[in-house]
Amino acid sequence: MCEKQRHRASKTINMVHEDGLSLGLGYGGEGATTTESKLSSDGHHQKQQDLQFKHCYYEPSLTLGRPSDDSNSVVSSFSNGVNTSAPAAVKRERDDVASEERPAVSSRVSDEDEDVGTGVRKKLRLTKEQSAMLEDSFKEHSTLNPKQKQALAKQLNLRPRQVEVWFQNRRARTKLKQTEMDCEILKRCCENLTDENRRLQKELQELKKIKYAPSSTPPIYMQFPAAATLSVCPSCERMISSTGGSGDNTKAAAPFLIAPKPTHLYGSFTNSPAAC
DNA sequence: CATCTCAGTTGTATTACATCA
DNA sequence: ACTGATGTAATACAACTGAGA
Repeated sequence: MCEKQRHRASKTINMVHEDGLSLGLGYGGEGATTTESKLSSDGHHQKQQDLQFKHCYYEPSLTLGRPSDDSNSVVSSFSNGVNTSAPAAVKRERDDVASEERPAVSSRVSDEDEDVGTGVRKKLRLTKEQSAMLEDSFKEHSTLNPKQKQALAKQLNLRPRQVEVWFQNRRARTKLKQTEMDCEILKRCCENLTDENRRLQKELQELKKIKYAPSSTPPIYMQFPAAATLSVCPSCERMISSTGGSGDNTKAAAPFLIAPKPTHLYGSFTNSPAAC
């Protein structure tokens, strides 16, 4: 959103790389979520394990402590044990199951019991590199076919589901941004139209004054240079020429006709402007 | 029926800011 | 007045859910 927040986000991502040995230990480090987020806990942990066995759940290698220098080797994935109904979980991992050979599930670390009993789901942050590559890919195509998804997931060392979710959220953000822009444009447009309307109303009042002014008060016409040759059409209230004789009221009233009435809005009127 | 996308929601991490000792 | 700890609101975002195509 704002620059400040963007800064915050980037700072957050940086922490993933810079936190070093402390990564993933305890609360507070983004690294914890990045390197250890897959360490779900408590009852959910068991649930997750069941899931993994059931679907040969893919768990790329993971070690506790200092992450590899290669940020892409830091697996930004975790298993969400909360709010995970079985059908959803099955669906969620469908693409993984369908197309990937999974290594044995054995990479859980020793302190996986860290939040046993808390039921908290850990927050994942993609690494800067992963985000950048996803962004690049999104620029090329905002949706992915299964093959692309698989390839990207493999490349980024993420689960296909994560790639899928990232694209979903990314599309949503894009749409939201576009909507905000559209809204802003419409808002400005509305303001302009309101101003214009106000101005035209004022002008109309002035013209009505002219029309209904007694003929014995010629000075009022002097306020409008072309007024002496103009009159107001009673049906459409447009200015028409009384002397030019051309019949082209638009041209004749040009000095006063700032914004021609949209004919489509008046189409149902018996006295259309064209009738003048 | 399986799969995908989307809109809406949830939960966590992070930051800025205010308050207090 | 300055400083560090603490609480809180706001925000970003990954992940989930359910509906509809």
